[in-house]
Amino acid sequence: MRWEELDREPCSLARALSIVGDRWTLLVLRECFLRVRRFEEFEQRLGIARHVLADRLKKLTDAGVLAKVPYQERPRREEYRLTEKGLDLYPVMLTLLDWGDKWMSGPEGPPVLRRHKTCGHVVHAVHTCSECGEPLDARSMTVERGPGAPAAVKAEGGAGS
Amino acid sequence: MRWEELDREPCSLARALSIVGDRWTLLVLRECFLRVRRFEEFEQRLGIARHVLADRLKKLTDAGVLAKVPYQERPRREEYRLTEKGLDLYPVMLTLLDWGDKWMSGPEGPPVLRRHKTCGHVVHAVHTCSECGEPLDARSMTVERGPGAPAAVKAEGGAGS
DNA sequence: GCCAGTAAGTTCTTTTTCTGAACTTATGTC
DNA sequence: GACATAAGTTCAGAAAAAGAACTTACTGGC
Repeated sequence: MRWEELDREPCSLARALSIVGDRWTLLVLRECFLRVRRFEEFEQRLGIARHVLADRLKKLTDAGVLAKVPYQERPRREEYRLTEKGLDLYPVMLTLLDWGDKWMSGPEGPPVLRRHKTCGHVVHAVHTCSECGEPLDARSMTVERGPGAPAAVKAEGGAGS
Repeated sequence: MRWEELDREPCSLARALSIVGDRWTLLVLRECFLRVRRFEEFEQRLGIARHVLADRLKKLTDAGVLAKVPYQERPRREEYRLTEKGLDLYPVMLTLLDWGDKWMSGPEGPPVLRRHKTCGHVVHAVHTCSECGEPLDARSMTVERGPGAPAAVKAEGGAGS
């Protein structure tokens, strides 16, 4: 399978990975969530090759995750801001962060803590069911064909002989 | 920055990405969560080069995300199973899946649905605060130095002049 | 008007990684 | 003894990333 074909796979994970499943992209997005918006600032903070940064910003912009917003004219300069689609990646970041905190920290503990403004506590995310509110785990879930499944696969389970 | 340095960054996201932030790794893990365990089955389902598959399985095993378990002797054959650390990546998969469902599906809807055995509904994950139970979003969170922060950064905010 | 500076890239060369195909090892079956 | 199977390893060529230099379009000082 080629990388460019990934967004056409009948799998939301593959499609999500076609955008964020790359070495640098999630680190660029981490900076976005830390309010970094300008080309040079991304470059300095990440130590990424300018070439690769330009490519990733373009891909994220084309994908609708970031938007280019002019912050001055003459000379025209543009910065990159998270769109609604991009902001919606926050749970992905948070979930990866929590996993890293739990499994990749040394004995001292995690390097960064996240505090919930609303309640004032240092927190992590709990992944609960949108319908019943119980915590979700791998064993309590089953998968089934969805409305966007390709016809061939659809026939297999539905109108089979 | 080099890929191999990523796991030493004082950032849980970078550390998590040092394991799962790669083209193929999350697709391999997707198959693991679908109960795929053998080399050939990964290869056939993913269309991945054997060389790359061997490398990813080794890296995941070295990282403690998968474990090699013999399923027969003479000839000895081993399969790959998710460890506790690996199973704990389920929320990461789920969160990426939900994002893909929401933003990468066509007008028909997502290709696959997930049903919660416990309540019987088609569900998605809601990311709630471990302390107060409210849903979490980017704007309601702040970050601060944690106990595992490197000394230099630690001094900056703590014992500053 | 000319030179230095700045932000946001683009171009180029070298190194690394990936793809695709063939080969290896240890064994079991016809 | 020839062929099959599972789990890899090895190799050549293609694609992508790293690192450094170059480009564009302007501003501000002299």
